[in-house]
Amino acid sequence: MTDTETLSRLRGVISRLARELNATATGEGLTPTQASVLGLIAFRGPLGLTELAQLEGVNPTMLSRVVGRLTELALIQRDPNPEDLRVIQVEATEAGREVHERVKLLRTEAIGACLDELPDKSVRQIIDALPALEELALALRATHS
Amino acid sequence: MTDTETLSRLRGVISRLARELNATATGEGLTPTQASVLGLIAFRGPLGLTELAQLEGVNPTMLSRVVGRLTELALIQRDPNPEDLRVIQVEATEAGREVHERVKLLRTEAIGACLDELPDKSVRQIIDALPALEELALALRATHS
DNA sequence: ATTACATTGCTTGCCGGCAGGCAATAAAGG
DNA sequence: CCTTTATTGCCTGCCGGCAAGCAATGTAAT
Repeated sequence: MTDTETLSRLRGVISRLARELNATATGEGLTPTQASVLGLIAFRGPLGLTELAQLEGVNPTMLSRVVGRLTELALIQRDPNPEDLRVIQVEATEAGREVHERVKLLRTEAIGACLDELPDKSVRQIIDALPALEELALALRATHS
Repeated sequence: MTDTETLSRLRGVISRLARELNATATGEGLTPTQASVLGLIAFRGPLGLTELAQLEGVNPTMLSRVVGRLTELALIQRDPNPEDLRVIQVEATEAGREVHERVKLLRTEAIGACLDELPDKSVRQIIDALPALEELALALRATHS
């Protein structure tokens, strides 16, 4: 068991990082979740909305709206799944992939610049912890849902 | 320079973690930032609002409101600084420290339980990276402000 | 087979809460 | 004066969530 003080610091730093990162513009007029969902779709290929909501950890209602908006912008396309016409397969369009690349560059620029100013050891520690942090996100998602 | 793909994963996991963590209740009817600001005040002792806003990375306007709310609840107290009557020194009250302890327990419970289910190595990596993540948050705050 | 009912996946309207931000004000300092 | 510090009013945007609805699917009874 990890002690409460450490856990509290972990919570705090995650909140602050998220605040800082959300404050940076996405370009293309996308909101943070829109950019993030577009990224997931571009990266993981065709997906049903339910799976998508699970992966990204967003409310299904919200996801439906985000997907609607991204479709309006022609960044993704919704195709019915022939095997079950209730489910909607979403997939990034060519324009969507291009926008995603640009957004990714923009959104990683600031954080990349800051990382470069940290000592090498710190950078390495963060990179090393990345998979573990992803496991943690999955575990959190799994429990409280 | 770290590659874009890795930076993107870092961004993503931070967003998802923040979403999950923000979704867990604070108890006491506090919003996430209220709880977080109370924590900072309880931990760092008497502070002026400007320093506080810098440390926490919150908008000064927002901070003023949060402090107002916490004062209404008698969790902190505002004292004028005798050396400069413009600045307000905020400090946690006894009740504030108690509430903070309870909130801290509540808010670390979920994350602690999840950490316990991860392999020891992952937990260690996350703990080790904690100071580095805090440096990163500071660096981000410093640049884009 | 046809009808009836229940379930699942997605959408939409509506509302509420949290947070950022601009502008105006007041008070204190230099 | 001009700047700094805090507060307040007002507006905006993002996100969550309930509830209702629709279409497709599954299941069971007659």
